Amino acid sequence: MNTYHHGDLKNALIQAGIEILSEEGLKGLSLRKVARRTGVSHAAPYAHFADKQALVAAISTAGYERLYAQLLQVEQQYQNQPLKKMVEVAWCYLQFAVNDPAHFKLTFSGAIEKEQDYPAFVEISQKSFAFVSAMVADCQRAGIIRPGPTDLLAVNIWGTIHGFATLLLEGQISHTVLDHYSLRQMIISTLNLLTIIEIDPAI
Amino acid sequence: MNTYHHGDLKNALIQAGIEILSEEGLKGLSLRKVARRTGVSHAAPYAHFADKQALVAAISTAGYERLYAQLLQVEQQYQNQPLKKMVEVAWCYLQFAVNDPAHFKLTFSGAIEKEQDYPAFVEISQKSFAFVSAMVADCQRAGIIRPGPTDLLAVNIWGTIHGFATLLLEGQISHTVLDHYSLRQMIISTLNLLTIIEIDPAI
DNA sequence: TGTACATCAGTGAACGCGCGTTCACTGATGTAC
DNA sequence: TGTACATCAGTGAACGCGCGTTCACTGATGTAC
Repeated sequence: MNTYHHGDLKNALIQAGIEILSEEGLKGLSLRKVARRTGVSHAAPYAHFADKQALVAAISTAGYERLYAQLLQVEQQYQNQPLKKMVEVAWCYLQFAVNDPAHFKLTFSGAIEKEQDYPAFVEISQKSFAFVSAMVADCQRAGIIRPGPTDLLAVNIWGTIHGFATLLLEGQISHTVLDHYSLRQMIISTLNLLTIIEIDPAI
Repeated sequence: MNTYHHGDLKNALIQAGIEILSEEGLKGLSLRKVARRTGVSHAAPYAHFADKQALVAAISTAGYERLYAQLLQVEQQYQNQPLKKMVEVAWCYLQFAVNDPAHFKLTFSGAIEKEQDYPAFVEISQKSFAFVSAMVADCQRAGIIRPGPTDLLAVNIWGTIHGFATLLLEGQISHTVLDHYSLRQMIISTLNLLTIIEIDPAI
């Protein structure tokens, strides 16, 4: 085994970055550390990323893509059950936030400064929004969500779920609330605000 | 004029920190820069803050307090108009996010690692949650928001507004949506999801 | 009112550190012949 | 099948930088007498 020609250094670096993020947070993320963890010299990443910002963008994009893959799975699994689909989509989102807070924050908290420089990120973010829009349209058609401009409603609904997830991560939800309700109950309660019909808590 | 005995260095440092935050973001915030901007030696801050983290906590707390002061004003101004009150509270929150994104993010994005070390932060954050809870209770009493556990609903509603604000800051709201609706329209649309009655768009 | 003194906010030199980035290089690989 | 060679991923030394934090110090202030 030699150190030359790693094979898939680019992805290995992204993975290492995700790991560092989850162990030490954004502040602990550096190119040198990522290289060290991958077992490669500190200059090696420059063969694959123009600069630190590019690595960060790649990590963000990877986060989005991981979530999107799960959404597609949910989409397939609950094809004709729009309400169930919405609940599970929200649940996936929340799971991502809870299981890997630092990666979630990096992905959705605008660590990328010049979005337009990272077309892969823009693309996956647009695809995700389109997914949510389609989901909302489904729910409207099924009479689960009130009529109205779908794009605006999609923003509202995504925002609602996103807001709950970030408040949770930031420890802004009081213990009195956290102690009385499960995450699942809370996310369903949140979604309940948005639906015309009441969601079965045991869904 | 001499440089000794500044008078109110502590607050001046916090202000300088807020300014740096708004000009350069969290990455640009350092103790040395804060001192430089205040016209004081780089060791001076240590007379007022134990370490960098303590300054960051103070800046977060200041952000919360500024917002809370505005909420109290809204509270007073619209005492017997719970719906109007809710709209304006949401609007204040959004204004803070839009006018000073970096400060908003620092305040609400968990930059503080050990909350319990900063009781002033914990206190203002609990007071804010209590404020929102009271507001929700008002709306429930007035038949504007559906009945149910107030604390849980308060979390949902705060989350909803927070989510919209952060998605906006992070550039995750697509241009097709941004181009068609004003911020005011969007926040009202968001709140509309939560109310029993329809909100007058011109409120 | 004048003076000695304790207090403590602010100074400036110094420390060690990890970082991002550059650069001339090396050595493994696969391809053309 | 064997060999020359172009390619390019990865190396390691070096750069300059700003940072957080410590420390012995200084000088302005207000208070006790």
